[in-house]
Amino acid sequence: MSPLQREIRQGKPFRSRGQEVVVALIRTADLVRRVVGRVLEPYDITVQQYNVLRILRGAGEQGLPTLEIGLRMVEHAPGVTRLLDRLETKGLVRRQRCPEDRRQVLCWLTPAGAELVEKLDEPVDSADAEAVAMLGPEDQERLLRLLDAVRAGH
Amino acid sequence: MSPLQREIRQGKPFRSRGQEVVVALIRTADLVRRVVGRVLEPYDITVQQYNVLRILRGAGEQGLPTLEIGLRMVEHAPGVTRLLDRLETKGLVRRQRCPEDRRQVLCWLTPAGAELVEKLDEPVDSADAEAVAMLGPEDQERLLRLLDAVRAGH
DNA sequence: ACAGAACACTTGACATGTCAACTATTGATC
DNA sequence: GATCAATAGTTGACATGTCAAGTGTTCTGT
Repeated sequence: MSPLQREIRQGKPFRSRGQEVVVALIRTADLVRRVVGRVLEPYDITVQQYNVLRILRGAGEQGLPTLEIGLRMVEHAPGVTRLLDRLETKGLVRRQRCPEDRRQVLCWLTPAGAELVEKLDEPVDSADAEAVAMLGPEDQERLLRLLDAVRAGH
Repeated sequence: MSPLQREIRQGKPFRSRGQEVVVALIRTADLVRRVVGRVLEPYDITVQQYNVLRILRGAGEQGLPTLEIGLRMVEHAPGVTRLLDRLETKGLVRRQRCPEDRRQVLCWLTPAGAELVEKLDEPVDSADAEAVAMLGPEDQERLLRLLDAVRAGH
């Protein structure tokens, strides 16, 4: 019996290898997401919120329009709008309608947001490293290549 | 530049290999989840609801208590209760307080639920297979083992 | 047998993900 | 240069995920 089969207490074997891979992928990602999420808890931000902060740091001075943030997160516009609403309320993000194209809304980190994301670099790095530490460097490399291949096929 | 780095339009390289693996894992799982979810859309149930139906089919006649369903899904109790609420409303699941231990609530598929989950076997299998079809059988095996190892390390 | 801990949920509050519909701008065309 | 399509976002409705607190039930120890 496969480890995964035991995990989900299923008597029947998986109907196909593909099915088992898909279930393993989703369960593993959920697990890792929770591990990283726990690091952010004390700072009162969620994984998605941290993601936005990190993306905005990458954008720097010129800021980023709302939808561009969504693109980098594979997330739809409605979610991004509300994510930004909360970050703005917390004083971590600043928004302003773009003068050149008034349809767009540009977003930046506030100084507080920049400070927070800097402070989180080290703990998040550690959590990420720990989350996959049971794999050696070569296995991490292998896993990464396999995952890249799956995404490339879509 | 790594494929992932290009995907998320980040100029900076990842701060660590672990970070890149974690991001790849989460993004790949989200993608696969959406691919499978699209198959279920026409039947008006979500991936999580389908999951519950599949678990209940595995349980058969004797049914399953609510929390046991949650265990098999890695999900907390509150979510399971409400998931079951909706499935019951749709007439796919039946619930009844267990006479032996009145704290528990046992759950079964209704005939309609059983029929639906049977009908979904084939399309879901195909979607799962397609989702990882770009990997050959040996690579699927390799990916599966690496994911199992990550989960085992927690 | 009775008090208190442990258990199995349930409910409420809030963050997020998804879709559809709507608003405001901008661009494209005749 | 007025009209219509395309863009960029926002808003509403609903499914789900998380935590904390509340409700019955059962178990444990004395």
